[in-house]
Amino acid sequence: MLDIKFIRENLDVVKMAAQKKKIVVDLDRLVSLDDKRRELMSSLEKKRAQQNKASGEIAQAGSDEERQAMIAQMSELKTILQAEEEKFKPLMEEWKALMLQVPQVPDMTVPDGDSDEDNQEVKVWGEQTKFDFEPKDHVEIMTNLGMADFERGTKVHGFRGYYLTGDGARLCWAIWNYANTFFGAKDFVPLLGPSIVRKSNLFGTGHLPNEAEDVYHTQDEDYLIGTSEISTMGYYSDEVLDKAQLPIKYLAFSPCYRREAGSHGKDTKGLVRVHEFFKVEQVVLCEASHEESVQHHEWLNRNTEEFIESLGIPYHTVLNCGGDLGQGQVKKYDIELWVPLEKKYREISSASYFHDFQTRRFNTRYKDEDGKLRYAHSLNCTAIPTPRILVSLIENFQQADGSVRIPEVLQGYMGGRSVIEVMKETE
RNA sequence: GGUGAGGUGGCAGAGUGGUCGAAUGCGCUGCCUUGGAAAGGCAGUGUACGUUUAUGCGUACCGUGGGUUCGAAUCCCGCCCUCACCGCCA
Repeated sequence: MLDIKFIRENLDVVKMAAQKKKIVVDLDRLVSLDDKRRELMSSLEKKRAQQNKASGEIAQAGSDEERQAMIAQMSELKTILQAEEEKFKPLMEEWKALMLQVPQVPDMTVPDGDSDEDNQEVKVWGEQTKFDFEPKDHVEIMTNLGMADFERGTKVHGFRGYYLTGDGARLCWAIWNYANTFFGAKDFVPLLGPSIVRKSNLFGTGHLPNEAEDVYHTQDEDYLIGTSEISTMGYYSDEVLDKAQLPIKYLAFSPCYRREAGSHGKDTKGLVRVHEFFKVEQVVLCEASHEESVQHHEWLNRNTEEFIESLGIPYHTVLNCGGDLGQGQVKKYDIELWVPLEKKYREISSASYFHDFQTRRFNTRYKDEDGKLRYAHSLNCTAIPTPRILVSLIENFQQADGSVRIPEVLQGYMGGRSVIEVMKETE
């Protein structure tokens, strides 16, 4: 959500923003609606003022006749008022719907482009893994090692269903525990929140109204979160914080549900794209300053880079182009890990900042030194998604004999083992 | 799921049709008092939008959305939530 005043005063900027993000929204229509809104509102307010004034006079009227005369007069005004209110209602509905479509203005440094193909590589880390044997993909490796069961996953869940079994499950626990330690050392407060939430929270983060297709909801019209960003951002909705509390840094963990409605043909195999997964997420609320946002944004992204580096997986970082930005995002980095079998980098993390786009919708404010209320700034960045991370981890660390090397930092969480190999499971 | 009670300003808590944006107490801010503090005294203390800027003025907001009325915190209806007890349950 942008401030309507800002939109009016910077119409060209907002139009360019929409263009850059490939978002279609009729901003001229919005402004002309807003003209009408202002006009009608002022007219309504004048009439209400008149009504309020008369209301006091009626109460103190001397005689009954006087009173009746005034009531008759006000009755007329009421009819006019009601007619105007009837006009006002649909106008406001359209106005609000349009306001929800207006995109946040992207940062100057965001490159032009239509899709993720136009994202700009800003960093490369590690060597693209070379094998002196014929490498396998993660589906085959995991199945061979008893780490995953996709057939039964499909049997029980359906399309994109999976089980993690034995060492596959252990490896997930190891990653979660390691992430908890790693990010825990960076001054985050751990947060476990609801993954079933009210609809309003998805409007708050900007997932609604434009991504409705990709969201699950229940028969009670509650919604399943696609990221813990949603419930974490909802935490302080309609609240006023003390400036001294900022910045607030949460390390949230939750299951995530995505319908993947627009991607039926894509990534149909394995753990790349699933309906249900788990994610550790970094979320920050800071004061309303562009510089603070930028600083935290770089920091968040760097945290995840460091985490990936500690695992030893080759990656690159891209700066997302305009067309690959979400409606509310000012700027975004994606971290993509090397997937040897596909010979390309695959997204694993996304770091974005929003300025006050989300906090306006959530009505999350803080009191400044001068006593003024301001909307906080919000940011978020993936810490680690499971099981998607396993795709790269397993394919990069596979060995000629079909076993998988366990990154050193995870070994302590895997009973001190350094390799996953075929072994008899007792369960 | 059932029954009952209730949702008012930072908090507590009055207010059942007009002079109520809302008593009172607490808290908070400023001033007086003091060597300094406490106590005491005085004054002030919500948010958003519009208008005007030296102040100011107008509108809206008493969980939420409708309705009745010249006029609603107050009456009527729907919804949400909280609390208590019962039932069920990881």
